[in-house]
Amino acid sequence: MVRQIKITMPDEKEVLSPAGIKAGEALAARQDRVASFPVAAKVNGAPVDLSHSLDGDAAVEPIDAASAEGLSILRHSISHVMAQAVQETFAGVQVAIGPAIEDGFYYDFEYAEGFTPQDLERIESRMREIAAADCLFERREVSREEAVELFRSKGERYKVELLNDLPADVKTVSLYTQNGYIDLCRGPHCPSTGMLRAFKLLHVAGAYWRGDERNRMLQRIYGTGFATQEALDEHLRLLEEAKKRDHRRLGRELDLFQLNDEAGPGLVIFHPKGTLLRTIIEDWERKEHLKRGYGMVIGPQILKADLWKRSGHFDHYLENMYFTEVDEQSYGIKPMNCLAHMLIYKAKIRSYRDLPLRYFELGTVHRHEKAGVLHGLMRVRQFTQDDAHILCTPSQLNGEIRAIADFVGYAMGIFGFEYEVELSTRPENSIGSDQDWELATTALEGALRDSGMTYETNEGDGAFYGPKIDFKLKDALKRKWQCATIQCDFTLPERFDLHYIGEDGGRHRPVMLHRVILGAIERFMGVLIEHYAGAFPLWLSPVQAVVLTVTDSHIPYGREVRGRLLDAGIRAEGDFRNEKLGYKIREAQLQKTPFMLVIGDREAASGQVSPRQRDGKNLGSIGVEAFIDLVHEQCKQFK
RNA sequence: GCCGAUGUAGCUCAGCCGGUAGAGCAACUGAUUCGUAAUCAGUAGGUCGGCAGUUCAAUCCUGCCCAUCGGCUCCA
Repeated sequence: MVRQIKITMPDEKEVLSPAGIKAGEALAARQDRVASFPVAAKVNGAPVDLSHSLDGDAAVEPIDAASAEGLSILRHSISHVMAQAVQETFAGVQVAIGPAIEDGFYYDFEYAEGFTPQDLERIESRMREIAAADCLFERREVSREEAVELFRSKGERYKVELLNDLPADVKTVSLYTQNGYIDLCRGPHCPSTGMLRAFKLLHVAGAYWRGDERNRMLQRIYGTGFATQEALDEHLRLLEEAKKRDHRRLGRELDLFQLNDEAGPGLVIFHPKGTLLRTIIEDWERKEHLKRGYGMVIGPQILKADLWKRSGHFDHYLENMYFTEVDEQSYGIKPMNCLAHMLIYKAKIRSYRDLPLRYFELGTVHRHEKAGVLHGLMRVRQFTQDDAHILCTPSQLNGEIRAIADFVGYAMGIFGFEYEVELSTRPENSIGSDQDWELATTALEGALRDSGMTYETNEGDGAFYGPKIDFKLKDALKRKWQCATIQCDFTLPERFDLHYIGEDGGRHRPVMLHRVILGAIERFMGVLIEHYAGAFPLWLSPVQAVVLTVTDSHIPYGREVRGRLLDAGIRAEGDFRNEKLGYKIREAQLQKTPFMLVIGDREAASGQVSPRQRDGKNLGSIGVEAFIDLVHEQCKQFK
């Protein structure tokens, strides 16, 4: 008589089954409750193959292919099939690792020749054959010695290295075999290759073995996969959509900025409209900082090299800095704004009553970023930070950090971004004592806790002078960007011997916070362009309204209207060309201008305008003053 | 910096096997004077990323360099 076990189904109902039943069979017994397309199962919360045998009482639930977990399993299975296809198609390829990632998967290979886009097609068609053959993914557990022997015999030294680096207490590992192809893998996998219906290889790239640039560079193939062809098509459509929002493309189409070979890589040239957009953001920032008790300051672009030696930049930031010589003196072009701010603090004796002191600078910095990392406005070599340094007593630290976090929240709300928070701790190459790092890290953590924020911790990811809180904003396409950051620093006040006279009449060391809200204005603009797809909200839009004449006879009135708008502080243009109205509207629409003001016989006679909104909505004929009020009203909260 | 790909008119892109280049849009000129996403006609526009090399001849083949794109590493 077979032993019976109790299985708890997803709907909480319990059923009795013979021991040894497979998870997939148990779920199939209750078809009505089973997801349409399970790729794996969870047994007591742990993901397992559908072929996993149940030996004791267990709670079982399906993992649907379309769920986040299911997709990840599906993609991982696809990556195995890709590895097989690659090794069958090309001789002399060794496999490294091939995980599922956020939007797909990759597999790293050692292949001296490298893969071409044509190779991807060959690989993909072989993958389709393997998928069509509907081969089982079979799990087998072996001792790690046995696994090492297996992969050594196949010449797979990356797999051998991975096995050798497993913790000592790991005695057995699992292998998955499909279609005769064996790979080291924790699993789970979907039951068979027939489930891999919708996938596509996207591109090849180099990637360092284990992400370390001292290691050999491998060939990485990226791909993606979905439960259905429709979902894959939708994903590919979104990729196309993202391309249309690319800030580099929109920057050109909307005439905002250029990056020019002749000027140099990573150097942005702002055109009038881009400059206007930037100025609007900067004006908003100045106002918000003044409201919050910051003092505006401006430091020099170059400072003597000796000062950079004192700050530690010379020893820890040299490869990112530019230097120049003036009158036989070496000067460093500033990569950060803190130095001048230190000197401002030192300009007189400070009392505890003066603190906190908050110095704000829209500071332009130069950093020698590696050539391969430059990217539009997002990664440049000269950029302007909305930078501030706050000098305060240790007891003020918590309140200051929380106030900055509030500021960040306010700013993100204004621009409509969600964000995540990360705490980064001491890196390897750093300055300062253990005690200071401990204090600084505790201060950041404490403030995060006190403001009730949820955050993740990145060990070893801090700046060389202190730990930091990073705010990663999420744009309309759910991509994450690092903008705001708060860094806590005990070291620079020490190195510059800053002090204040305390209540006790003695000298004390202040603490410093480095922080940015939008980060680099250039990057923030790039994110904004993509977030809004170039259709900026009215208050940000470089051109808020364009006056469109129907025929030449309306030009005099058109000029008058434009003049009145300019007088009222509205950023207005006129399109008085000899073109048909439809043509001008199309052009204004492509420029994403918020309001198009149509001027024809009716408007000229009545002294009105007919605004058409960017969304196509027509507001009818209204007086010019009424339109001015409308614009002012819509921008009011940002003034 | 590393791996791979790409670079033709302002933009998007053609250009076969080596015989010095073409389209659409934009620009300019003219006609047209028009009511909510493209009026018609004409004109002009190119060191084929740069420098070498091979060749009778190079946009095309080779090498080096520059820049860009996709990644890796790094980062605001």
